[in-house]
Amino acid sequence: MDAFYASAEQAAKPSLRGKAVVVGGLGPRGVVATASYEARRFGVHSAMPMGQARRLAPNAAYLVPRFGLYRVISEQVMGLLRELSPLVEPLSLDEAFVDLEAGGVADDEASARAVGERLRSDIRAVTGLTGSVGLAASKMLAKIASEEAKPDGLRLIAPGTERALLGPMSVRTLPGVGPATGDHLRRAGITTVEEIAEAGEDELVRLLGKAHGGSLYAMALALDERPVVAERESKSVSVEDTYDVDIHDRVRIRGEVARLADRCVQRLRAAGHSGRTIVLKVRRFDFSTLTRSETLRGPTDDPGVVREAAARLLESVDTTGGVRLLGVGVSGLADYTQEDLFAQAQAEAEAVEPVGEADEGAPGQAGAGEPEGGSRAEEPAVPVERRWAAGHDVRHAEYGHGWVQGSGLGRVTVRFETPGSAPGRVRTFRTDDPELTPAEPLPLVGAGSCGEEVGAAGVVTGAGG
DNA sequence: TCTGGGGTCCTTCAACGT
DNA sequence: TCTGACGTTGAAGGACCC
Repeated sequence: MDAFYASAEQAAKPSLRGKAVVVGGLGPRGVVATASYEARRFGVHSAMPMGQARRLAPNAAYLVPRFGLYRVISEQVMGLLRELSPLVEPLSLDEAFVDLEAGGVADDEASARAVGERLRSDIRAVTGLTGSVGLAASKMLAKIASEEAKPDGLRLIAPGTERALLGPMSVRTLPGVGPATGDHLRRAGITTVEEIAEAGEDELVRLLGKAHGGSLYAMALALDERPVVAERESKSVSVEDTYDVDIHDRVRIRGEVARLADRCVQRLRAAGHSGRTIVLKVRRFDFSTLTRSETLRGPTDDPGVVREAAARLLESVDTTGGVRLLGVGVSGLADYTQEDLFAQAQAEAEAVEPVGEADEGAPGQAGAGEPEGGSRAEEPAVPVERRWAAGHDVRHAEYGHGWVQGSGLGRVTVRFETPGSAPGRVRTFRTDDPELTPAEPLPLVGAGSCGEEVGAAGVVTGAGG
């Protein structure tokens, strides 16, 4: 589902169909998560700083992501994929590999095509969005095929044609070749996939190391034996915040680290895990990033323990000059069980007092930080003053369902429309208008979304080999 | 003018045990 | 007791992906 977030927003908001839509962080340090195709025409693309996007496309609609909505759509699509095969490997909310052979639904070119086309129409019917399908004999090739299929298409790479297809492509086409590796290869005179194959494995390993060089060489020969793996175990859990303004105050930094540690533990517990290694991440004013980690005797999911470890790690970091980002993570994950929890609680109770004191910390977030309404939607965070995030759904007692077009200076502008309605009218209210309340997103379908340019896809299907 | 958040994997180096 | 070889683990950083 390419341009997934933007497409979902266009489907939800009739007035945005056919218009440039940019979804991402709206704070001063936000970046673009997804740009609609209309916005891409202005040169806006993902990972671009929001300020730059606004200069390129000043009239685009700028919206904050709504992961809750995207998750619902994603689940619908993944459900369709699981009807095809038990082997479905989600890569993200909007992309997955499917092993069609394991599902027994396709065994040759014609049947694979038929399955792909039916899938695309099912996605359209169920979600109202379009998806693209790439069909090939390996994950790498299926992914490349799906990129070529976008938007709203299907592409099959026939067995035997792979090398000829890949040869002239840029090395950047291959998975694992980003800006750094691309540069590295270019300096060695290698810019196409064919040139990787010609250089030979030894040369690649010399340039990039054993693992990277070896796998890249294989990919250049169109060899990719990686299986489609359903159910990947996660290996770490982390949270991080970038602050609108660098933080200098050491006390505030300690408070933020404690808060992040608590949030991280909440996630850890929600995932049913505990972990052994605590990692502190600090990005300084000059964008240099450093990490400090500490491995405990055994796994924990105790907020006090994680908070204290993170605080210890912070003591070894010089933050004069200011920090722009702080993060806390836990790796070395283990499943926790009820017994572990009890054992831990008991051990603590016996282990005397010391934990308590730190608890006082950080009720105040004294400064400028607090990016964009803590949007992450997990727990209803601390009750902040009423904030109307751009793009979020609202309900007005008199005018019904709508979404926030913008807010500021005590006013909030709302457009009243629903996925199935015609483009709606705009009205402005005071931000504390009691008639106005936040609302849940409405389902997109039932909304006969006709030819809007929605995102396409990356439903990538590998027919394992 | 800048550069998010949540992950994964790899490399290098140091410490430690056998 | 000292030394070297080797494997494992931990710490830190970098690249990459969506």
